[in-house]
Amino acid sequence: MEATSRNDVRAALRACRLWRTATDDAIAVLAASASVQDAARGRLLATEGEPAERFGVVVSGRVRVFHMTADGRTIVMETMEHGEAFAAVATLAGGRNPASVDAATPATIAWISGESLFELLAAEPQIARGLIGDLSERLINLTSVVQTLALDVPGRLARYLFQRSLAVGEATADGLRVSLGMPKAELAASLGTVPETLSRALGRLRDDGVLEVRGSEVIVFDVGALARLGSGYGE
Amino acid sequence: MEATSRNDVRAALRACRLWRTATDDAIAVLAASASVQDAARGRLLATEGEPAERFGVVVSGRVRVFHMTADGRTIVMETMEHGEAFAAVATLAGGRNPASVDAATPATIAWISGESLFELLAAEPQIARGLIGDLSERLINLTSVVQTLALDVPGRLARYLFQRSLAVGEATADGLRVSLGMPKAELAASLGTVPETLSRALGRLRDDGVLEVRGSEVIVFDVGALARLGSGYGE
DNA sequence: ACGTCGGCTTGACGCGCGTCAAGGACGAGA
DNA sequence: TCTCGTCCTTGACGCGCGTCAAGCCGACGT
Repeated sequence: MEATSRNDVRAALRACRLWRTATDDAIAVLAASASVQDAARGRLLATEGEPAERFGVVVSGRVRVFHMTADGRTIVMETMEHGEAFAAVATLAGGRNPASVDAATPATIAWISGESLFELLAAEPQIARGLIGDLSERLINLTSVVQTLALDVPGRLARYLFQRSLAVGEATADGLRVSLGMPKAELAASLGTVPETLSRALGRLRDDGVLEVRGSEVIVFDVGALARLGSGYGE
Repeated sequence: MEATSRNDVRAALRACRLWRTATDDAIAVLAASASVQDAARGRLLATEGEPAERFGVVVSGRVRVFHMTADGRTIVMETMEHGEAFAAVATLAGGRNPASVDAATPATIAWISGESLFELLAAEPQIARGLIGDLSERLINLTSVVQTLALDVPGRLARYLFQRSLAVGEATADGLRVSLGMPKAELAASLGTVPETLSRALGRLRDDGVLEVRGSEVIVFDVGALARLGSGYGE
């Protein structure tokens, strides 16, 4: 990982949708108050149940917001990249973290105190609307996580692949080339399952002629089938 | 159900946490702009996927925010009572409803257009903070729904009973008397399962000496056991 | 009292998926 | 080239829970 400058931090804060409409001056103040942390892969950044006095903005890398069940499995609720904030909700509500956060890749985090955010809100009230919009979207996303959990594993996989086809799919002579975006073991965890089951689900989609697996990417032949399976109207 | 007056509507809006700090005048304006609907039990109030131009505040009765899976099961994400708003998030974000809403009991709803809310926000910017706090709390609640879905059915049941013991439990000579709060079939749906499985789960808690079932209420002998099972550290 | 109807319970069964265990496949290092 | 080590795959098995199909019980109406 390369060294992280104050500029990178400012860029990340500028990109953050929470205060979309804040002035550059206000961002500079926020950046000055931030404390920066470099975290290795797997490093725990926030712990479920702890009081949240500050929140993080991802400067680089990727972090996972997750819940760990008693038997050690993890459910990934969100993943955050450059310019996205985590643990902000609990900080805003003045409560405890409802979930844990760790680094999915080596990551750099800018920590902002709840106080700083409220000062920003007082100084520039117009940002409230952006904040409200962002929270609303997060709520909608989480709703879709709940719905996803109602699907079986092939359904969840199809939903993921479908969304990813739209986002990063590349048309080729064979079909739509889509990278999985992470190691299969990690993908399995994101889908709330284990590598063995993911492997079988991929195998089944292959046998059904929907796609072909090539290492860490897949060639999708039938996007419609993915959409159907992923919306719960499969078979 | 008794007739609903404009006063009831105003009282419900006053109780709504979205605009906790709004002035009474502003509430009156909002109430005047609201359209009131009486809904029979089971009446669909909002449909997943539809654009949300307005949102509802519950004046009386109880509504369920839920997702229906392709095979017809429902997952209940939230239930709302007097003074609580639904479909507000999608309206604020200018998007589509992420879930459906129906009346769990006969209910009276005050519908507010997104426009009215934004006018209120413009007129009284101080309410933004309350709105942000409310959205944050909703986000936290929904996080706990996700966690709950990771539990098995006895765990979800125990979690529900534990929370309800704290909320409405009444100490008696035998133990803590707790009403289930709804018919068992409805409770089963709320827990994301079916009556048969709920029945078995209750039977198992009974056999383990944790509680005793009496019609639509239970006598809890061992609250600690409920807490343990409901937090995922059961057995 | 007697039907009967809706809500609840119980048993039998099948399917999905998590677990355990045993192989591949592939790259890194000597 | 051989040997690890890591990641992925495959098979066998058990458990939880949804489904189907009977019963059971209390609440009604006439």
